[in-house]
Amino acid sequence: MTYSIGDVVKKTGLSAYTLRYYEKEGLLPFVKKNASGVRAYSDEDLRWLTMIECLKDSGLQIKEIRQYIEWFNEGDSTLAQRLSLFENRRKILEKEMARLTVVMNKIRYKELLYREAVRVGNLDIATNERRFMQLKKKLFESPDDFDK
Amino acid sequence: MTYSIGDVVKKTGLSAYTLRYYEKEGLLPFVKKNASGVRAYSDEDLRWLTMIECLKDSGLQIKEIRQYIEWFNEGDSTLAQRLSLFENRRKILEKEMARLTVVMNKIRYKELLYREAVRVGNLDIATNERRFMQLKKKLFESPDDFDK
DNA sequence: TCAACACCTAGAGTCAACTCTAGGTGTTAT
DNA sequence: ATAACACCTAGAGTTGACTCTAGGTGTTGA
Repeated sequence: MTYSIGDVVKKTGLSAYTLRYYEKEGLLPFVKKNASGVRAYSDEDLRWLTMIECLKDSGLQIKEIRQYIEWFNEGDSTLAQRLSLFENRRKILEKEMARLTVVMNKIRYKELLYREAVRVGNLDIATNERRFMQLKKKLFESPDDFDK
Repeated sequence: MTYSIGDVVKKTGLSAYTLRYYEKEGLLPFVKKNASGVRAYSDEDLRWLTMIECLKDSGLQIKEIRQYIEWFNEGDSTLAQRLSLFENRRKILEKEMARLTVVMNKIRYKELLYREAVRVGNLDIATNERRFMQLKKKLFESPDDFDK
């Protein structure tokens, strides 16, 4: 079973431009072409696209994904490199989630503050309400940095 | 108390290029310049930079940050727009954290799998071990999509 | 047979967010 | 008074990841 580029566009949601671009960048080294140069994607190629999507979602750049694919093709001699890629990624994702948690707190504070400001029709009044001053103190080391 | 651009570079970690770029893009509409054109940043400007950093961290583009600053300068008539910006951001951050949680699962699975593969010296053996097949089934709807 | 259609390549264009260059001004230490 | 230094502007260049254009090929239904 093989698929035309149009089929793969429908299956993946990627554009045909993007699929050709990925190939040019070495992300799909196995895609076959028929006698007249038309691509015929295999199920294996589709699985690679799923993996590429995951690696992209985890924040890898295209050249890093290409590196991973090259390692994969070199076989078991590159297991250690691939393990260390996933370890690093996991650590980076942990940091990213911690970062987002901090940002989320700040944005939630702003949302609450502005909800109150809309209610009373004035930002300064809301900002100076005791409960918002306490909330700010609780959430931030240096609360004055957060009044813009 | 005012600060030269060099002082602000040290305080914020942003480059002087970036600070001038932000100003050109309308993110720092209040920075004063002395008679010979040299920037003198105020504490107020530094607080804006803190806010800009937060908005950038939350994923806003520079033109969206400029919009926010413009709304701020228009005063209480734009409270509703600003509230809705923060609401949207909070929702986007929630989605982003959910997305990262899913990605994290996949990457952690890969890390475990490769740790085992390194231990036994062969990827296929690790992949076919009962405990990894079960783990894969538990983690993913379509486990075969995840063998690359 | 001929128009519509899906596909092809090479290479140019776009966008965001910087980052740097060239050429100049103003201030300060020796 | 001159060299070093920090600063200035306008505008060009960079990077990553696409996205599109121009010009062409191959297949298929009326």
